[in-house]
Amino acid sequence: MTKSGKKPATNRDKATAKRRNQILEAAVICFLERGYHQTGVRDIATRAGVSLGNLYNHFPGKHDVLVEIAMLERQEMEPFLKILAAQSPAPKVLEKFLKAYGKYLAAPENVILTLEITSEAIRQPDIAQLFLENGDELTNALTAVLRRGIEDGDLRRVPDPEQVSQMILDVLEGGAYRSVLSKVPMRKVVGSVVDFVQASLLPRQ
Amino acid sequence: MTKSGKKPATNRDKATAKRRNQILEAAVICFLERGYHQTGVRDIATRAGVSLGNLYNHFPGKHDVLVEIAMLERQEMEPFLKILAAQSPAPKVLEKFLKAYGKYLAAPENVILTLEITSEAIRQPDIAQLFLENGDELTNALTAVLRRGIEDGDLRRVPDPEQVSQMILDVLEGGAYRSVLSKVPMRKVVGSVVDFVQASLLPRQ
DNA sequence: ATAATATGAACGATCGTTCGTTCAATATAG
DNA sequence: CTATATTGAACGAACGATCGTTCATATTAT
Repeated sequence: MTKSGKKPATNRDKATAKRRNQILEAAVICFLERGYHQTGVRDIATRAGVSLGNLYNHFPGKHDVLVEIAMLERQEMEPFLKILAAQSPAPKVLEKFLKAYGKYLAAPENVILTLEITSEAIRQPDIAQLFLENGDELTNALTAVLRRGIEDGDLRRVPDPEQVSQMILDVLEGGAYRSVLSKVPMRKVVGSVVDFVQASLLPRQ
Repeated sequence: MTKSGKKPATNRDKATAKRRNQILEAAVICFLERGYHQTGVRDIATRAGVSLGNLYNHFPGKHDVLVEIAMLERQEMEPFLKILAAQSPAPKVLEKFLKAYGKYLAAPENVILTLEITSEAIRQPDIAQLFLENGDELTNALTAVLRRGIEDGDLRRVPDPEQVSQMILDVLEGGAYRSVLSKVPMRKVVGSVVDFVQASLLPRQ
């Protein structure tokens, strides 16, 4: 039940929903290719196979398209939340997560879209809030894993597990960005991150 | 001798150089306040106290202003290169660097300007090159410190010191960005980074 | 006198948005 | 079931604003 109760779900509604998705997908492609500010509303409409005027029947404005995309980004995190929810030993979970999220970030479009949202977040409070909420979801799940690992004696007792979670994400995402610009393969980055993080967190024998 | 040999350095030349700097400084402020694409050339000219047309006597176009700013960013790294060049024990140098660079990144304008350049770098090759060159300077100096520390037995023998350097910078810069958006003080971030990095790099006793 | 610097009007392009209109799908009345 | 009313999707021209850049012209230092 994703829709609220009273929904006849007529044919027209389905077509409308489809159009909305077409527009959103087109916007993602445009923002990736040219960036948010360089992309015109006409570009989005053309790519979506929709008239300029009609786009405004589906979205109040260009800004709202970006907001919706930022919201959709959140759903992409679900697989990783699932990984982090597993009850295997914390170090195992951690390594699995790093590799999975690293693989996701190996696709440049995921990195670039995030960066686009990131840089809009600085001056647009509503996007900043979405951005922080999205990040918190991952951070909290990761923090929970760290705390559990510490309790079980599988991980070093770090002073501030939440900060550590943030740093782990930063190091992965930062590496992903560099692998887009330079020619360092993401595979190599992930390997280094795993080593670096494990060295920092595994208890000293 | 930053200028090429034959320079009478007349009054007019000094005034011209001054105007150029005024324009650059105004541009920095504008880019910080509104972002590169949101900033109009008129905004820059007005802020600099210069006519619109005259700005084009000093710079070929808007893009070149950003390029020049990106080049100036490089100079800002000099103090940190100096710290990294010290011959004290590597762990000491590393900690001093982390705190100094962290302090620099505690100023939001440094973070935001870097992010602005970062996100332009994705689609503008000349800026990407500058960006990578700037980063490499810091990375190489940091890598040298790590290698020395490993040789001296002061640091763990990491598989890839260059990757580690990148990660250290990523974790600091990532934390700086978050401290701009949310209300985590940079002081706290730096503390966590120092602990995290040291735990990863100091040899196990 | 010459060449550099400064000015702001003007240019064409493009921006995000609004508008009036058409038209097919849906809801309602008979 | 048929006829009518209502809705909202779809369109593209048009709007005013602003964009980066150029230009003719005036001023100024050398």
